[in-house]
Amino acid sequence: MPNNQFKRGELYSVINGMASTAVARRLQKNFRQSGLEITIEQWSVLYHLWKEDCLSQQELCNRTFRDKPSITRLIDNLEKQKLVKRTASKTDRRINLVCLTDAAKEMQQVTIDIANQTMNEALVGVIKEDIETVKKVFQQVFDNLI
Amino acid sequence: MPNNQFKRGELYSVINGMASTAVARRLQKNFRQSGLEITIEQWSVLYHLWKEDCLSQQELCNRTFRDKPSITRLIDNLEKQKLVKRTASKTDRRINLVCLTDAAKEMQQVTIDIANQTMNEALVGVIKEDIETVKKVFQQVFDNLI
DNA sequence: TGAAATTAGTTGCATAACTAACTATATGCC
DNA sequence: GGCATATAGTTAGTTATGCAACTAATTTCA
Repeated sequence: MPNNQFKRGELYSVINGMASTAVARRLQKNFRQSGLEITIEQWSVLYHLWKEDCLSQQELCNRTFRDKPSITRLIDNLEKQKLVKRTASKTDRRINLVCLTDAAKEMQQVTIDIANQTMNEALVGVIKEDIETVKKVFQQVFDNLI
Repeated sequence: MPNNQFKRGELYSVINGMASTAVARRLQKNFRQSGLEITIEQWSVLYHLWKEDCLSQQELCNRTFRDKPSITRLIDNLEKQKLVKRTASKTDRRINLVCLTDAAKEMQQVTIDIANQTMNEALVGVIKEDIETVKKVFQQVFDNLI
């Protein structure tokens, strides 16, 4: 078998993130077509703030799986777009609490609808059981590497 | 149910590419620890050239799922590092054939060993059957969105 | 109490992504 | 042949990522 060293090859698509990239691109496209001027990365930050507002930047790092500089700059851009506001914590002066503006709160429902619709497009022909398996495997991979 | 609009929430980790990001980071770290000075993006280009050398940039776009500017710059950097060389096609003067240097050929085995080892680390505790399911779902998602 | 270690956040640098606009070559078709 | 169209690749601008080094505030503990 001449290509023995590539026997795992199909799995490198996981490394390249081809499936998640495809989903992300489609979501970005769907946002754009609805006239929403946010990136998927910004959206993923807003997503966690909609679940729980006024998180510290560190907490956003943990929840979005990004490092601190990435969050610093995402928050910079979100602040420029008036979607969030940094507020100094009263109990710990090192901490910035990142809070949603009214404009961001208004975006919640429509963007989540678009995200759900995008996931539906992505998952056509995929049975629920297999989705559960993917979630399980992802969690295991995540736990193995973190 | 107050959080109804988030019912699909767990799946947004697919959009965020958390699992593939974790694998990619680990692979990058393993490369670095072996003294290999390449990025995973560069590696993914080399990977396709090891399978078939002297591909056009457009073909590399298709196989690595990147757009043309991304490939232009990846090839720029790989050329600076003397790992590939652009060669004009003799039959179509628009086309650059991207060919491996000897230095790149020598990197094949060790980097693929590291990638396989990284996948093994990532997949500890995951059964073969579930891996097949993930591959199947990814392929379906990909086909749905491309 | 006060020095050392930890934690939160920022900045600088290199690489990479997407979009849009561009050049150059090739192909199709009248 | 020659114009319209398509294809291959590059460039410019904005956003994002990872790492390392940095400041400022807090906690630990001798």
